[in-house]
Amino acid sequence: MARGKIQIRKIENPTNRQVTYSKRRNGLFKKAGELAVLCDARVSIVMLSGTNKIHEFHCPEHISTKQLFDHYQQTTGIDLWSSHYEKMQEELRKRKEINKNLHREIRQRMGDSLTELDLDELQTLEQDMEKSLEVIRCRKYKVITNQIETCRKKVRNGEEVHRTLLLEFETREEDPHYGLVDNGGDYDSVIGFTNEGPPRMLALRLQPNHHNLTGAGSSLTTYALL
Amino acid sequence: MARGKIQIRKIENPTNRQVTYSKRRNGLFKKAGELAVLCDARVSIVMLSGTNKIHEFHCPEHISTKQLFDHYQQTTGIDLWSSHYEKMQEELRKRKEINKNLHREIRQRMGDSLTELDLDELQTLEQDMEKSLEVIRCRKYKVITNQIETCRKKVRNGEEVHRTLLLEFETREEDPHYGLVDNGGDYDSVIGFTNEGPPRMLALRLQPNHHNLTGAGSSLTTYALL
DNA sequence: AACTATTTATAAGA
DNA sequence: TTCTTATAAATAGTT
Repeated sequence: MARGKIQIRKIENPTNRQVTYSKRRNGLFKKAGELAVLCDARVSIVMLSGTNKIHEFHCPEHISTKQLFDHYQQTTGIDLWSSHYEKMQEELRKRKEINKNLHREIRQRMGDSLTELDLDELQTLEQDMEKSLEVIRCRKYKVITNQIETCRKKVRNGEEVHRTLLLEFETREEDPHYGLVDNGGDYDSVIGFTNEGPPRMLALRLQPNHHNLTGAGSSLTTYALL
Repeated sequence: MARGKIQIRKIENPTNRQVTYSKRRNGLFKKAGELAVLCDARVSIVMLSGTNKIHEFHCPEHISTKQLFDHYQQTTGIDLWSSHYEKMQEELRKRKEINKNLHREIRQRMGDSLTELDLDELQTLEQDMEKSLEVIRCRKYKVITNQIETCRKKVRNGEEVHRTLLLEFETREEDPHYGLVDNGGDYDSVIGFTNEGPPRMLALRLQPNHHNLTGAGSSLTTYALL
């Protein structure tokens, strides 16, 4: 059909044959698809190449296999499909129905498709939404309150730690055993705090800010909390 | 593909569709036959027309549908039933998943299952709901407005009818041809009103309130609109 | 079902 | 396998 007419007989050259098989298969499937769409028909093609490879075409896609089988059953009178299949189809149908309804409900709750509602239904919907909104606001408020409370706790814990540290180091300064220099500037503490709940004891590394390394005086030493 | 390009979509004209089905079916079968010969392949086509007629093509000939299925299943090792079944299960699974998500969204919009949302999500949801609620209120307001407008029209129509009646009967009282007593107290009028739109003429039965049956004087007679 | 102007498929080559 | 292109084949609209 192009560049020269060919005789319809087996192509002897295997490569050629393979190429033609591939090309014409595509063409055939395309035509079949068009036919199915244009004429509202179902088409199933099963091909077995010379090298025993199977190629299939079905349109509409996944119905045809069943159709083929149904046809087979009609011809042979053998029921291959159990009622299982029918049950499944029924369930699928129901699912789709539910799905559709849910979609509609959501749409309405989002303010779409309102024209299908009458005044009473609109009224009910509005009240519903108001109630829900109230609940959502309460929840939001609670979450915010919780977060604020958590923050406060953290702050309190921080202050607590700070106070304890100050206290401890003031005590040490008064006690000659705890010379600041002895420790090599490295201090470990077991006072800590966690993100939530009551403070628990944790290893806490303190990094001194060396304000007064020059003397053993009583000036304040601060520690950054890492 | 001739005398004009066509869109690949269902041909609405049934006659046309049938003709095209026939033509293209022949074309398809011819192509399939050529392919089978040229490439030493097996081709089976089963078609189901929109009118549920079955057309089959098999090359080489003498391959029945049963043989096709047997061969198909042997070659692919696929049980057509279970593959179909699995596809269906997959679809069902997806449906359920979508369903679940829709359910959750609705629940949240109804104020349930809020604990799974963080503050940002709550905030978004709240704003969403407020917007939707506004839309719903607008719609409700519009419906109410429409109903009020309709009521007003009805009232106006009623008043119009009333005035017209009064006018007419005052005219008749002045005209001796229309003695009130002559009519036996039963009056039919062709002046009426409808529920909406401009007043149209309708048969309207009037029941006189007998204020002044004793005399033929000029005092006012009222009529209840039934 | 036949006709035919066009569109589409494709054989051969790259 | 994919692209190109000259040509064969299919076919949409019409008769």
